[in-house]
Amino acid sequence: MLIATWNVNSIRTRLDQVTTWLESHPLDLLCLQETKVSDEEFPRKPFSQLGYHLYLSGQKSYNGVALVSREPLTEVSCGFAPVLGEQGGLDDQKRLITGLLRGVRVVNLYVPNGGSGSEKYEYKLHWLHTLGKYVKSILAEAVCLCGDFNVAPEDRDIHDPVAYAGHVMATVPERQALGALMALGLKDPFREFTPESGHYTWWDYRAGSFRRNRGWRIDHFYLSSHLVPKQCWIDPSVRELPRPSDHVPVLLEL
Amino acid sequence: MLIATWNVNSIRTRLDQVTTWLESHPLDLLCLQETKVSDEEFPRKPFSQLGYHLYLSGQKSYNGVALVSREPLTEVSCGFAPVLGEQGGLDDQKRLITGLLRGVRVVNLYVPNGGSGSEKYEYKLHWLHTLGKYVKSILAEAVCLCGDFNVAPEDRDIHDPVAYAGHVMATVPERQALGALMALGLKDPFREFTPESGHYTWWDYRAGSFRRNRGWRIDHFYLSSHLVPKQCWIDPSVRELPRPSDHVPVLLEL
DNA sequence: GAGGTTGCTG
DNA sequence: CAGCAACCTC
Repeated sequence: MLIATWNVNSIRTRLDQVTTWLESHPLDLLCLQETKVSDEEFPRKPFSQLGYHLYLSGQKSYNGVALVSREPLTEVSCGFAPVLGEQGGLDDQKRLITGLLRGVRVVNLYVPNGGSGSEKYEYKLHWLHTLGKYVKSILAEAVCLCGDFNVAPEDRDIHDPVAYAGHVMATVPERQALGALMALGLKDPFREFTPESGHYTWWDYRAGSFRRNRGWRIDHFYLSSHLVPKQCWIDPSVRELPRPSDHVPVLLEL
Repeated sequence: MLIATWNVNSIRTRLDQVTTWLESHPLDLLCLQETKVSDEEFPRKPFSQLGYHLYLSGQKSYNGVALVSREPLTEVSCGFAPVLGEQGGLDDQKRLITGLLRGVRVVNLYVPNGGSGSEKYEYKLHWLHTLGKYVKSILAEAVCLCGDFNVAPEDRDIHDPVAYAGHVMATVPERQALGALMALGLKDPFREFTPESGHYTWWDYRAGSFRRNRGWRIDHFYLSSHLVPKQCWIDPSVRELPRPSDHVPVLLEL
């Protein structure tokens, strides 16, 4: 089974790139983040024409997640509320969608960025702690968590860990929140195959970051112990296309 | 001598199209309208690299005219004031630039559109009447008036004159104002060679107007009797490029 | 730097 | 439908 996660930074702007990429990659499931579109405005046709089913949790301008699945998914839900109950407006931003595929509970996330302002940073930490409770509640099932976590878990996940020590996406509290998830028994399949640094999933649009490989690994898979990864890799090629997303896809074979 | 007029609807957005077109057309002078950029922000390099001199009268966001000349121009001036004196703020909008090329006084215009609101319509008529005084004052010289006049002089200059009878760009007062110019002794060289309808220079971006050739001929040359046109034609080909201007160039050989 | 928004002009 | 501006987010 082949699953990918990709923050596309607007599905409407990236539509041709995503469908072209999907045609050349035989995915069972594609998890999208930052679709930036309401469900009514989502471009459904190009995906249904490729034989995919769509499950959407979008809003206009910001955030938005989607599941693009070859087979129909079951038990699809959005946000924390279906598992944890109402969380004081935390689901107002569309950042979580989940569905069951062949017994695997796939949870597709867009973690708040948390930059520019302590309010947003606190919101991110609160969101990550709520995610911890959410995952704990579903761990009886086989869980595949994936998406844009906006956290580089370790120094080897940043091109220049010294310069960016303590920077948002690399602070101790963020890494601890992610560590608390791992402590529930989740593993990072990418690091089971690729221990060295230099592999990233996001490069700032500014200052020629991609050309100089000044990236961050902030898009991840996390698997519960029921699941055994066969392969996990990043596809940086799409970052070279004209008008790319700032993120590239990560693929997982189960 | 080969002269062209082209409303490019933003020189920054159309820069590659304009320079590419200029490379394949051996113009002596290119008259641009709706450059939509201040003189400081105008992309000068691409034109100087092609061996052209630039004379600019721009502003940010709206309007803006430019002369792009193979040879240096002399006696360049902007607006009505240098000829008529201050006209009560009529030169605040950058719509007129003129220069002398081999004894020909070329006047490059962007006439107000005049749509959506009687105030704007009145402004357009006032502007056209002021232009009449301006032309009258310079008619001792050989005059080549050109640009976006935002007026279809006759019914044969509209794809559907019945449906658009009395529409802005085809009202009697606008046509009379243009007629008053002609009465000073100016002639339309395009109509000396091409009497039939179906030749347009502008198509609305909306409703597939170009595909259906639902256009208007609103970009013109007008020549004083000193000047004899060898040829005058429209080049609609650039309207088929991706992200085209809504106007196409008109060319005049003298 | 590159997405998105609203509001304006054409 | 396609420019612009100003503003927001990442």
